Amino acid sequence: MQAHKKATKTLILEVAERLVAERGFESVSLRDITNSANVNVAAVNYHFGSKDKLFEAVQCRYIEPINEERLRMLEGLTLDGRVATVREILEAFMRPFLTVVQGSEMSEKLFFKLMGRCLMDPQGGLPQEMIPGIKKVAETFTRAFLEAAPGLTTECVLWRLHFTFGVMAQTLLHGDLLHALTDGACGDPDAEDQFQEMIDFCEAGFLTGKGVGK
Amino acid sequence: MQAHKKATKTLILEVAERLVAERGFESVSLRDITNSANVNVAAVNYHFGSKDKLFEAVQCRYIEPINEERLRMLEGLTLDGRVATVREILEAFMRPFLTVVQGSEMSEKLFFKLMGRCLMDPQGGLPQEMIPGIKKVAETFTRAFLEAAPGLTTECVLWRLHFTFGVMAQTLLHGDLLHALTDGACGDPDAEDQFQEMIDFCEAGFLTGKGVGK
DNA sequence: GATTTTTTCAAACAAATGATTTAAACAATT
DNA sequence: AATTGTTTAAATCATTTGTTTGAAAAAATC
Repeated sequence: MQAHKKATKTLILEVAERLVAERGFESVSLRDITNSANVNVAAVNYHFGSKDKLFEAVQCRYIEPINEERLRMLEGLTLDGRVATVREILEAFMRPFLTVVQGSEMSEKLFFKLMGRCLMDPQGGLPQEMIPGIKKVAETFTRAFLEAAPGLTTECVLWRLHFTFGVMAQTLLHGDLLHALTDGACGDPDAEDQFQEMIDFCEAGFLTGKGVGK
Repeated sequence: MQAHKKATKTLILEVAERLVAERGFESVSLRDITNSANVNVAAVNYHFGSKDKLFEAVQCRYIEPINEERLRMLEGLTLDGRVATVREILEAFMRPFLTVVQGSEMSEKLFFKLMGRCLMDPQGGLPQEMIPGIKKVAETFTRAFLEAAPGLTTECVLWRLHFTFGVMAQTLLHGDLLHALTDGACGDPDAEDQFQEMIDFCEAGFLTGKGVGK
């Protein structure tokens, strides 16, 4: 492996990420990837074992660090037994997408699209490898929300977490749509602004009705 | 066309709807459909012209009536020059899914999944035929929201409509997930309850911050 | 009842798919 | 330099894909 030529394995992975972000898992073939990467078809099976395993790698590469960062942020909020606010928990749930994209070599737009695909299109069910992490996140955040909004039932929190998930997936996947559809009338806000808008929206949704004081 | 045997064309359409709802557009092949419908492969091209045209028909069949019903409901709210509330507009935006499914022969769960796919996976971009209707809905509802919440900027309304869209798509597509994931702990609420929860959530999101009085 | 039109069907088409094989090229180690 | 292990490459495999063909069957029309 020299400096001027990327290792074939990571080259394949990166091209696969880009194509999946642009077209979705089901629409990308092995040849799409290998042609675009100037690499032999057999290389995928050599380095990853199969197409499915390659796609599992694509799904895990960023989602797992994001889930870890989510738990880390949430833990930081409740260090000294303090009870986190709904807004802080939402922040811990969403910001890791921003944190992790900055550590990657992908453009924000492509990265978000890829993440949206992973959340909405999980190729043939989630990879087994990811399931424990996801369960951990779901449980931990549900508990945190219950403490932050003690007026809410578990069922209600689950539904609102579900809705929050929808807001997030839609924004990741189609965040560029508003700019395009409105011919630019709806500006091209940076990711940080988008996240604040999302958090505003979801926080209000979480704190409404059902005897929740504020 | 007899009573006991459905016309081949509508049979194909219905089977396609079911399979697409279950697996998504990209994962359904012509043979999946024709085998499941006990119909010859050539029948699809004979009746619909091509696979893409069949999928366009699947997308249009319910989405167009839903969009019409949306506009009808919204019009009903502002008949005598009255200004509709945010909640009423959200109701007009979402309820048509319930209205239209009841006029169809599909089960609610399958219908909602299919609608979710149409909203999130639009097969190769939206069918040209649908675009004017969609633009009309987007414009009309944006204007209505602006009147209902005069403190909000157009850009802000667009973002929140965008988020609402995400909540809706997620709930349509994965509304059964909570029941399954929580081993039934999170009950199996009827569609009406789910819609009320969605509307609660999105109404709060719409009415927050930015100088909106209530 | 004969004739036309519409619909069905089996068969085949070319193209694309994921996977595998076998040999060559390359790198690392001795 | 010879040997080892690793990586690449072209060719081929068996399936599956959407589509087309041409003849038989069914239905509609005269």
